[in-house]
Amino acid sequence: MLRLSRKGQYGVRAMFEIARGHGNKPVPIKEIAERQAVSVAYLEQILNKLKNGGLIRSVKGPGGGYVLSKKPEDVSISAILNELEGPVAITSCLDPEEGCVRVDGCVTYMLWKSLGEKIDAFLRTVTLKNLLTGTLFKKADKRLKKSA
Amino acid sequence: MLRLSRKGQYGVRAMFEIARGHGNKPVPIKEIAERQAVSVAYLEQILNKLKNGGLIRSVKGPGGGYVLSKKPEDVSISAILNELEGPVAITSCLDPEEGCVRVDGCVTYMLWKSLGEKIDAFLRTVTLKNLLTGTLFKKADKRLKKSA
DNA sequence: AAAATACCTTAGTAAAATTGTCAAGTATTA
DNA sequence: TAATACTTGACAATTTTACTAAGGTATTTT
Ligand code: FES
Ligand code: FES
Repeated sequence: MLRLSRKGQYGVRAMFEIARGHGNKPVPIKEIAERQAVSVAYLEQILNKLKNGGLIRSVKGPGGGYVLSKKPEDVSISAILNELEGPVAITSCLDPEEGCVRVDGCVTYMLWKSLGEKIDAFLRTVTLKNLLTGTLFKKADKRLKKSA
Repeated sequence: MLRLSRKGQYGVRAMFEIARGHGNKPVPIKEIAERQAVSVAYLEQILNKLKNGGLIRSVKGPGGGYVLSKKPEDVSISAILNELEGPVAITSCLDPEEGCVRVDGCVTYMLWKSLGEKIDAFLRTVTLKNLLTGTLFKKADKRLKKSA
């Protein structure tokens, strides 16, 4: 349960590819598509949303492609998914665009609200930099000595 | 994003209703349906799964209904959703029944795995008892003095 | 025994969401 | 001006969701 759509998954992986090229040439969509095994046509939709959200910029013409708007360490997974699929909303009641009439008296409202906040808090701590370096948990990694 | 299906939501709310009657008479499905505004026919499917999962027992005939198999404090939200929709699996790669061939070399595998674990860890800490008493966070509540 | 209560199970289905494809652009550079 | 590369909107296939319907089984009360 609680699946993330492919669009969201592709979006994160595409952002990873663009982050890889950060500081170098723009990354053309064709390259992203090949490396991540996603169709160019579908990626176009996804990158378009991310562009409109201000996370990436595009450079047209030969030698063009996509570039990060910010440094990899300043782009969180939360920001990416937020742009592609809106904010975390476990139930429609928690969705700003839908809402719920009987919030009061609902026994589960706080439950889903809390869960959503936990999820987003986690996703805000993970950035493209973490994906690039493979260090998902900085602190945890430092603390590890021999693990198990 | 990351929506929980209505089935899951109804399941939790139904379990709440059954938990309310814990220690008293069995709770008939009709009563659950009315209190939570869900059709009897749909609830039947849901409660059936929960029964097969061993979370509740059923009593047939007049005066019958559904009863919790365990005490409310021993039934976690995780257990309920697990029965209805399987384990948390942010992506198909994390789903035991599907899996993924290219786990190695995938930059996001650990990300989704970690997120899933965080989510389930939280859902395991919340029980029907918490919903009944309205104390979602025991520790947090105790620490609170005046809050903000 | 018969009637009433209440759970049990499977099948089917309409609507919505997902996951794309396709086509016809626009902008930039070599 | 030819080639590269992004832009946009429409649309179609598939899958999932969220149910409804119908008939059956088990238990108790009268
Ligand atoms: S029904 Fe909307 S908050 Fe629970
Ligand atoms: S593609 Fe399966 S783990 Fe990333």
